[in-house]
Amino acid sequence: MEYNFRAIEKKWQESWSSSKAYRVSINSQKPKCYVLDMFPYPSGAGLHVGHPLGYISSDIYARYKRLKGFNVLHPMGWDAFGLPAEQYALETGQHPAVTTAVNIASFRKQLDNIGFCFDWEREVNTSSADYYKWTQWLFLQLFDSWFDRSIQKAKRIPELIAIFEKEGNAAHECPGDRNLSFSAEEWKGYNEAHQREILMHYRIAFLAYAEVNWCAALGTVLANDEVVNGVSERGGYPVVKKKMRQWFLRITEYANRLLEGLETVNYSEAMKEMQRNWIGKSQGAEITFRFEGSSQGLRVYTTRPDTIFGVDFMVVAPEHELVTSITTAENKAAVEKYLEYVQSRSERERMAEVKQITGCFTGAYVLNPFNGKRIPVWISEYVLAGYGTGAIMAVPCGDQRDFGFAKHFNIPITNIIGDAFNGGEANPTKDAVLQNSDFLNGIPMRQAMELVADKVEAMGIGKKQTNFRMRDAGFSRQRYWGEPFPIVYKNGIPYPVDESELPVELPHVETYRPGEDGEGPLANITDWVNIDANTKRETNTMPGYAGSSWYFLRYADPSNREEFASRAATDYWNQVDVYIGGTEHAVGHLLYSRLWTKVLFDLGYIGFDEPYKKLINQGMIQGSSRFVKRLRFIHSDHHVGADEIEPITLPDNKQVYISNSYTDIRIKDIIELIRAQDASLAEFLDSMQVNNVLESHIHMNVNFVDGVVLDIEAARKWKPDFANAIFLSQDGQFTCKSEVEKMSKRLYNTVNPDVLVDKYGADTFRMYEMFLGPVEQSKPWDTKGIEGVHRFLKKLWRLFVDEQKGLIVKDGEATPEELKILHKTIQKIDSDTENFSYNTAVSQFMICVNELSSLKSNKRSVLEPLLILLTPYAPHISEELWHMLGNTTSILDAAYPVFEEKYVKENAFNYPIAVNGKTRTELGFPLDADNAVIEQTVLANEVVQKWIEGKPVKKVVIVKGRMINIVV
RNA sequence: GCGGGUGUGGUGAAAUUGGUAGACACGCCAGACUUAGGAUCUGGUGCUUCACGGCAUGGGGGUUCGAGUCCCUCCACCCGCACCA
Repeated sequence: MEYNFRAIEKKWQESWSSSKAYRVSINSQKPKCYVLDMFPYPSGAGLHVGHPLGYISSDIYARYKRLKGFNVLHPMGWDAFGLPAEQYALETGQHPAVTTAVNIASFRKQLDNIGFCFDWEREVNTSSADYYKWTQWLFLQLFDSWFDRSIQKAKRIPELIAIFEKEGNAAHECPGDRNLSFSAEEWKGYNEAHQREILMHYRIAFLAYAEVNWCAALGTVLANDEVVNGVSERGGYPVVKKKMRQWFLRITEYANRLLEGLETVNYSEAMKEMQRNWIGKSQGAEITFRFEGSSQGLRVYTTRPDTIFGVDFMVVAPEHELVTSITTAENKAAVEKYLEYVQSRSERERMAEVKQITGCFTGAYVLNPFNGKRIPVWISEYVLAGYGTGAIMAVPCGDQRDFGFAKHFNIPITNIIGDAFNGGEANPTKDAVLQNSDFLNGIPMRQAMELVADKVEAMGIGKKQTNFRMRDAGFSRQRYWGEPFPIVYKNGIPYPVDESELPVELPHVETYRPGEDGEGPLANITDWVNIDANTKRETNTMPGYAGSSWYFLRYADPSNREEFASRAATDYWNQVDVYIGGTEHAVGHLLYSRLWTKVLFDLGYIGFDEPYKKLINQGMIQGSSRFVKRLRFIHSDHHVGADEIEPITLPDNKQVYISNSYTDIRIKDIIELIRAQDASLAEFLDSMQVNNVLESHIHMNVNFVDGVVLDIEAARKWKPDFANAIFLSQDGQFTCKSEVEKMSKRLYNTVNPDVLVDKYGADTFRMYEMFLGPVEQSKPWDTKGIEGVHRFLKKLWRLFVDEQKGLIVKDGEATPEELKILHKTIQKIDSDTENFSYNTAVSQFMICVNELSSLKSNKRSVLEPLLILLTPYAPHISEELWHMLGNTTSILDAAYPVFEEKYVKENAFNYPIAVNGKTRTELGFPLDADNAVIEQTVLANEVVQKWIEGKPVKKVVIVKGRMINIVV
């Protein structure tokens, strides 16, 4: 009986499915463990071998935890709303729901092939009405909340209204408009529209105007990555910024908590750092400088208030609201010209060209509040309108950009740090002692920061201010394939749809074309939009990250029709213990789902405020591309190296490819090789007096290449270019060049897991993906190596089953040698699995099977525990052999073997003996041997004597159970 | 520029966390069985040297009896962010 993986895997997959082996519930006495994968967007391209890497890792962990006695939640679902489906709909007219369903079915089939232990009864699909009903409901909770800064917590809007009615907004600065101030009386005097407008400035989900990329030619709004160099990626049409009313999430209010929360979770340092950078917290002060001869002031933001006496000029963003009003008559023309220039530059250009210094003087001056010095006000594109106050105080001796600007425009530089400034470049130190700084002279800069900030506050010309780089999250998309907003406008005022009317279903449309003026396609369905004469629906839809921000909660209670998930279920399953996915979602998805979790926690819906306890980022599997070398022939009267060489077109447009194994082959020999296959072509080349060739490397589909050897017939069938081509092989083989690239359909280097599962089985495939290297690390795919893992499983099989004799497992007591191998393996597999070190675990399985094979060991007492260890990695073969051994219950719930030290304990050790750190020989000693005895024996040893060469022995280092070193 | 990470055979990678560098595989070489081998099994395989030996973990320096591992410094590559005040 041989290892028939196809039959075995099919049998057990069906058995597990019909016995509902992976169903879990919250009625369990076992401790829980929640193992989650980032759910996929079901694209039309299907899975390639890179995708399952994370899924296999989590599957192994989930199965391992189950064997260790945990109640394991391991679900899977679909992040099914998204642009590609809509794009496809635009092109083909097929409804996104239809194509999405087809894609999901094929993803599901591919996943099932690999034998994952997902509880499919918990499958979620963000595009189904059952699911997005709750996405909409959660949005309404965000809409009905505001962030109370005093306690750093979300609260309900009615509580805010009660406060306004009692005391106005004096104690609660408006996050949307900080200049807004009103008393209780004033509040009560406002009409409803005005009141709701004010509340909008407080809501966590709120409406505001923001710029979008509007492409008039396509009649649609584009995402940032659809805009390349200021024009649309498709078609290359011009794209302009256009202000539109859009939904936002006030994530900036949570900036501090998102930052602090990072201390409580187990993410990689790189990941935390990326999030910290994104949030971009900085501490400083806002200081107002009065304009000369005016009561008006210029508010700047600085992180270095200590450098206030080093300010030599001001720089204001070109878009700053004061620019036109402060510009003096004589500078007006220049400023206008500069503004025109800035307008002409795309955002990309402004970011790309860091070197070039541009700017323009406005003619205005402000006065330094401390010494009355006149400071010129400039505008320059290096100051961004969106950050801080859109204006900075420039300190050229301490900031390199300011320094460059001052030099470029010949602005005199004030030195406030003495010798620490060398005049040649700025010195951003915080540790110098201040000079030239009035009342700050002699004070270290670090101290002065606080001092100036305090003074500024006392003088009433500014305040300490913490800023964040992070912006509020845009939550509107002018698209069809997303969640509709549960919002209606009555006379232009937004109101939430009543909960009883949820879900607001995505209506069927005939066309996916955008609506007028950049509105989404929903705007075209007038009878859906217009509820009555004064009531209109919101026509935007939610972005891709809406559904994915909370899906991990829905898995806890996926079919609940009353709530997004019961509190009992979320309390039981609680936080995700291990979350596995790619780095590409490092900031976006992770920050948004952390935000939603915090809001839901504040509002009392769930009992924890961080969604993911531990995060593992799987590395990318890179493609290993294959190339065939194409030859094109050049006429004798062309010069090689000329700019444009026109290669000769061969009869029938024939192409010639040459094996990569030929190096330095002469043109004459090439023609002879061709003559052997196609005499007339060779004659043609002769007649054309060909004297040189151009080489180019063409991507070949990796599936037609075994290692580097091309299957020529497969290539011929694949593309017409190859069908009648001449392939010049060497020694019967045509070899390809290989190179590591991104795995992508376009590069013909994707490998479909289905093909490998069919050829080697799911168990082999699973183990091989893990064997490639550490989960977190990126590595190139190499199909060839899979055979080593397959051989291992066959070898394991032969420990149990003989081809002729059938089952050969014997009862009887295991030898100490066998037990030692087993327990070493238990120890290593247990700890490696717990630590996601799967590649070394697979090695240990191989070592174990190699050793048992050479011992010809096939005792049940050794093999049975080994099968249990193997179950998370190769569940099918383990279950099959487990049943062949006579077990009647599933191995999925077997008891995990327990490591026992006594079996692996050695009482002697073969010590490497080094002389001056270089290993020269080995000597065995009992572990409890006396150091003096060891020393004596070692020194007497012949080899050691030879290396000591009679020199005096200075020291003998003996490390028990490790090594011995003699110092001479 | 800033932040994070990685550099070890022909290839993917191990290394008990300061103790025999290259486990386990792929590939390659030799052999056995075989009508055949892209099946299976056995042995070999870092570089160098006829050999004794010498040299090897990106380069250089240091600490130590002992360094892939710790410290300093330089270099290369990957990822993220970026006129952020």
